[in-house]
Amino acid sequence: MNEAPGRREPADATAVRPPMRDALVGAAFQLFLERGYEETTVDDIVALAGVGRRSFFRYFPSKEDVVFPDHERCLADMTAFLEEEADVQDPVQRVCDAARLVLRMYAENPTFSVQRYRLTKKVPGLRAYELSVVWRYERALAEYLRRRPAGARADTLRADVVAAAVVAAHNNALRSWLRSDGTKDAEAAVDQALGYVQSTFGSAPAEPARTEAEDVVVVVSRRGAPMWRVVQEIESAFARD
Amino acid sequence: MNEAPGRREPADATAVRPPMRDALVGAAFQLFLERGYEETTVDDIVALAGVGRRSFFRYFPSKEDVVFPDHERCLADMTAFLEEEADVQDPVQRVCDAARLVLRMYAENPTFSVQRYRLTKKVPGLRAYELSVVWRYERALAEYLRRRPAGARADTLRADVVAAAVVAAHNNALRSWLRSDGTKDAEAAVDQALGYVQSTFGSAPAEPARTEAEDVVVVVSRRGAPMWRVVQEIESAFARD
DNA sequence: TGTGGCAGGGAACTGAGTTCCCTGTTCGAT
DNA sequence: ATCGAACAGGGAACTCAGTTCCCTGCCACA
Repeated sequence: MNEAPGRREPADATAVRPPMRDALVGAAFQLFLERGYEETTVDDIVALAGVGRRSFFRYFPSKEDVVFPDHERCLADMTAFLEEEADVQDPVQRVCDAARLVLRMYAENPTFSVQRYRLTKKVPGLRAYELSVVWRYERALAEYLRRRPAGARADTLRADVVAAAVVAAHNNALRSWLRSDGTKDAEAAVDQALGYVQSTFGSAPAEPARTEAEDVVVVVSRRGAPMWRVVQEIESAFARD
Repeated sequence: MNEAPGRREPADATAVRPPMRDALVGAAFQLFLERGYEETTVDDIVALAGVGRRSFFRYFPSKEDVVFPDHERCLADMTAFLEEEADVQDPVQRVCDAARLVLRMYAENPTFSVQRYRLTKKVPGLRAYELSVVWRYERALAEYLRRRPAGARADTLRADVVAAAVVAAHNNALRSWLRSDGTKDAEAAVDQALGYVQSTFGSAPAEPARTEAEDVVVVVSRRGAPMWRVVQEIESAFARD
């Protein structure tokens, strides 16, 4: 099956990235698209890529992993982003920016992302895999928020809810962009979606209305809102500067 | 392994439920707990239950399903609850009540739920399965909210975010209850968690507001702030629901 | 007295993932 | 230069989940 045994790639420009990994991803997607995910076996993939079956599982712990080849790196980027020491005035803002990293990864490769989206929509196993990836993103955001108490209370509840809201908003925008086959503006969609979350949970206004009036604070409480919540809003509003 | 071949259960009080299914769940959990999930094969389970391997997959489409034997029924209950025609004044309230159905299922069988929690915490495959179940609950809630525009805007974004927030709050309370080995009050924990979500997104008060605060409006403005800016803040605050 | 479902059982197969071991290459220490 | 460790890759064989096909015995109903 090897068309030339003992071959070595002649030091291409992109030689730093393992070429075999990319070859496997390419072969896999070619077969997935023309034949379907479940109708393609790992043996088919390695045969097309011209490598051994064992090598596939060296690069990808499971068949599903070949569909999401860059999520692991993106997750590492996100945790690094959340751990770097920056003076953060609004943790919710920070978490929204972390979510934008994920969108950026998708937007880097629109056609690939759209193809993958079509696959994950059809195959339940891939959907489950994607859910577990999203869950890890959400956990990273929630852990960050637990370390940095946002409004006043530092409980885990608010952290979990905000993280879930950020992820849901991000995914809403992402899916809408994917459904448009990558034609719409992804950044704008996710900005609008995350703006909604920030206006709900953030301590700074989403659209800051950078007019000169920064010292206006308005708190409107819904009928019967508990008093601690009103106080919290006032405190966090004053804390904005 | 058959203690009496060809036996037929003598019409117990609980005979309506297929007895073989319960026997499989019992055998499975016995082995999972004493030996671990991944160290237990389906053949081990059917050998202990004294049935054929084929019968296992008749009742459970996969090995993972035996760990969550009642989620399918609970999901059906939830969709039925969301479809029944009741005059709903606050859809967020309704969705929170739907989430309480799930907690009730867990609370019906505390020891079983705690055992399962320990399993899912350890085994990544089970965690992934649970995520896909939770995702289906979340989708059911979001679809309901999309059909019933809550505040003013009927877009999908708010529906997705609220559904995610409800699920996150529910899971936060549920996990805290499970970590307490089922000793704490599950209902109280989930009430408090969902109350937070309702106070954020709902149109009706979460805790009926024993304070006298009806329509609390606090305006803090520095002397000389332009009036249009104050009005703008009030309008955007009102637009939040 | 068939006879047609139907619950259950069992053998055999596919395919994912793992284990064990082999081969060749590279690179560093002596 | 030579040896050897480390390592990338290959391949056979194994385990186990899940499926397919077909068999058996039982009950209901005509």
